[in-house]
Amino acid sequence: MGIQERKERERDRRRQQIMIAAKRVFYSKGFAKVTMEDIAKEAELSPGTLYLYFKSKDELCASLSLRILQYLNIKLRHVSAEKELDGQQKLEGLKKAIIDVYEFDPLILINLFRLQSSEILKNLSPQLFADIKELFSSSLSAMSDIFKEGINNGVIIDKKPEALADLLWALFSGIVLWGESKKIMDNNEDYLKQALETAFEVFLLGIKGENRT
Amino acid sequence: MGIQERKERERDRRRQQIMIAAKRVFYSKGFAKVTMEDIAKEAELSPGTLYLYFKSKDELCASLSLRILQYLNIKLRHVSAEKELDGQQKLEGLKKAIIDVYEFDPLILINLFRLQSSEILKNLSPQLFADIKELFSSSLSAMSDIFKEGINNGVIIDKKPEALADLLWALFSGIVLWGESKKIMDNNEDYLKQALETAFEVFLLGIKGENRT
Amino acid sequence: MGIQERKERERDRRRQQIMIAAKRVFYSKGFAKVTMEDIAKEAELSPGTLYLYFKSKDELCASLSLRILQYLNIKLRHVSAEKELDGQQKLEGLKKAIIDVYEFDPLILINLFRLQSSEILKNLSPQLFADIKELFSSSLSAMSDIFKEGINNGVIIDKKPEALADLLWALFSGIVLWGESKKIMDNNEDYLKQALETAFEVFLLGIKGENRT
Amino acid sequence: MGIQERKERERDRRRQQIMIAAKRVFYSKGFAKVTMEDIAKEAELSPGTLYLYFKSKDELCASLSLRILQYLNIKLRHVSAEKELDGQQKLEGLKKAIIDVYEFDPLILINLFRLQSSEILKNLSPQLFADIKELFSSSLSAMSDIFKEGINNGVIIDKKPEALADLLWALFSGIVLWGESKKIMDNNEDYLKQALETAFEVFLLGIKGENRT
DNA sequence: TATGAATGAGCATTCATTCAT
DNA sequence: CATGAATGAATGCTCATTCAT
Repeated sequence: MGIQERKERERDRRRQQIMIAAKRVFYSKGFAKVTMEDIAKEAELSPGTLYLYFKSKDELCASLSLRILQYLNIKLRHVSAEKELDGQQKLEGLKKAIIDVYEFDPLILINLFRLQSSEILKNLSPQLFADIKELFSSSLSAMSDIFKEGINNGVIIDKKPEALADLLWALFSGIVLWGESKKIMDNNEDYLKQALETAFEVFLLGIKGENRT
Repeated sequence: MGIQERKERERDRRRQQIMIAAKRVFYSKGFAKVTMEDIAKEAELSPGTLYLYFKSKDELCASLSLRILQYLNIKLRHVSAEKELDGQQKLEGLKKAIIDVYEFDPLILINLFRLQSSEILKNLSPQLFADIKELFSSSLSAMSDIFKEGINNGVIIDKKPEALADLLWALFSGIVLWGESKKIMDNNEDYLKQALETAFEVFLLGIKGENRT
Repeated sequence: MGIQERKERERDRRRQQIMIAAKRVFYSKGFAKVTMEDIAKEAELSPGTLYLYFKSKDELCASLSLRILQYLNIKLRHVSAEKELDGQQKLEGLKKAIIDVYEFDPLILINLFRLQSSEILKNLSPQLFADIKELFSSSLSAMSDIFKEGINNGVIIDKKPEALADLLWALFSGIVLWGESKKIMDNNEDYLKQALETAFEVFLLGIKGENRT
Repeated sequence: MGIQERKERERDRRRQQIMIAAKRVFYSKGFAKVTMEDIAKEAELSPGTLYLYFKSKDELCASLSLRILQYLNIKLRHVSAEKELDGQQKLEGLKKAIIDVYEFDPLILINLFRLQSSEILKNLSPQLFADIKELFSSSLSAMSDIFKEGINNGVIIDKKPEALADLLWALFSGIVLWGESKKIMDNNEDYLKQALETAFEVFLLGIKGENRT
């Protein structure tokens, strides 16, 4: 391992540390109220140091989203690439992957859903913006592939697979955000798990055309 | 009409004026960057006056959401109450109502979707919070009623109608927010209309069980 | 006096107050180290209030320069317009005007000399920049007029009067700034008065051509 | 050459390198915005290293001025010591020396002029402060000597030669700084060369008393 | 009721300087 | 000597909110 590479690795480790600290603070204070100083304190660093690793507060926050997108992407690519699974099983795998991602880090996922439709996105550094876009694109395309296979097998209806992927992602984000509402408005913490199940079930029924079992 | 009532009416008129001004500013500057002074200027009022009609900036913004929720609620109740329509037609009416609401005021709707899952909601005045909750509840229940009728008629699958209502709402918000992403990330302004169509189609297929046509 | 006008006057009074406070702080802490908070405290206002009257710190500081430029301009225009004086007397008046300006407020004058050649100038609001430019232009042109008259009378050498005006201004600023050096390097507080005298004397001799007395 | 001396020489070479890098950065970014990191990068050194050679940023900047002062001093001493020249010719030499210095490095000269009247000067290390003072003193005294000779020869008026030296220096700095103004305010890049000529001409006329040619 | 000047806590960001390696 | 990551104090500026008139 070259010295260059080691440094890069060390740098990445630091970035992770900071992001982990940031997450902790977000969990304890809520996204809106967190200051860079809070994060710095939690990370046992000085505010200035944060800026050695992230261009701005927005970039730091967006980087959290990037991480979960990476996780999502890996999961989806994995399902999509699995040779052993038939169409039906892949749809199951898709569902599992998505629920996995939610369980991996709900708060950050919510943050991602908020970020994806916000002005902030536009003002990120071109690099980070491109990375996020690429991961979205790649993840959606992994989903598309799964649907495409289903369509080819006649398991699911003959829709544009890209549209189905978009739809599933929208459904996922909608359920998760609406789950937040339920927590806030109805003090209902249990909504989400069941709702995701139902959502997938209906979604799958909806796309299965004649071939439902 | 008593003098009391007249005053109350006048007061409401003012509130409307302010909200309309606020909307204009939101459309021209984007939600994030609007200040109370911007709104005051647009409404040709002083900042202080805004606080005579709204407790805080958050309350003002939330009141915008309230308005669109009222609109949604009226539309849904109307569909639900329509005696002449059969189950299938009501589902159509439901779809139309929802698209109507989107077209009525997309930006405010997005704002509502953001608000519904945000910390802000908790910190509104109990009255406003209760109003919003009530309107959500009422709207969702109107949807439920439609689904219930469908279930009773055997048109749609035997799921809890409340769950289906939640699901539809989540789907709706997810699509709209993901549409925003498409605008930002792909410069795709046309996504939404088609996507809403597809979404409903799949949703309806999904809930129709054996009785699909 | 209309209500509009009264307000404008009140506003101006405030601006003056703030500038006066700023000057006091500059005198007590030196230009470099003054913060907006210092000025606010001295003016018994809050930092935010300062920004109601000045766009930025730079604009506040530049406004101080503007004031002394206005003073200079009035003095010079006055000398230039004085019908009773002959060429020789006007040159005397010019000298007096300039020394007057120095004595009116040395520190702010130094600030002006620093500002005039600094990057800051470029980044002021177009309005303020234009005002400063205009006052410089007007002042220099008043000097030019005096020299022109002298040239026409044959009192002084046939040089471009604009060049002579520039030269005098440069000489003035140079002497004042070098006077600051003397204070700092030689603890010599008395340099300036005598130096200005000598400077003018030599300058006048230099421009008088054959007609020296 | 002792080992001690060699080290000292090596050290000096480094300091030169850094100063040259600093100048480059100043030229490309403007004085105000340059950071120590900029300079370090340009010098291909680390920020820490800069502090091995210069006590502080201010000292580094002041050292640039020192360099140009040294250059000035050499030029002036040379003119002053030249046995072959008569009074008139030395005045010419003086003019040439000064223009030379300007052309050698305009930006750094401006920096010197700014430094000479600033608070920064006071806070330099006693050594550097003394060096700068000494060079000023020596340069001014070289000028004085030239004027003294002129006075003795009756070529120029019977003024204190020190006063004339101060005057010339002030004139020089004033012209250069006012030239900066012209650039900024009038986009006039050509002012300076002609202005320096005029300035010297008038100055020489002014000091030549009866003996003008 | 309406005003709008004043508030002042709050915050992201910078950068000269240090020090452990 | 050289490094460069880390520091953290410092500061300009914002803006929701208040309150005397």
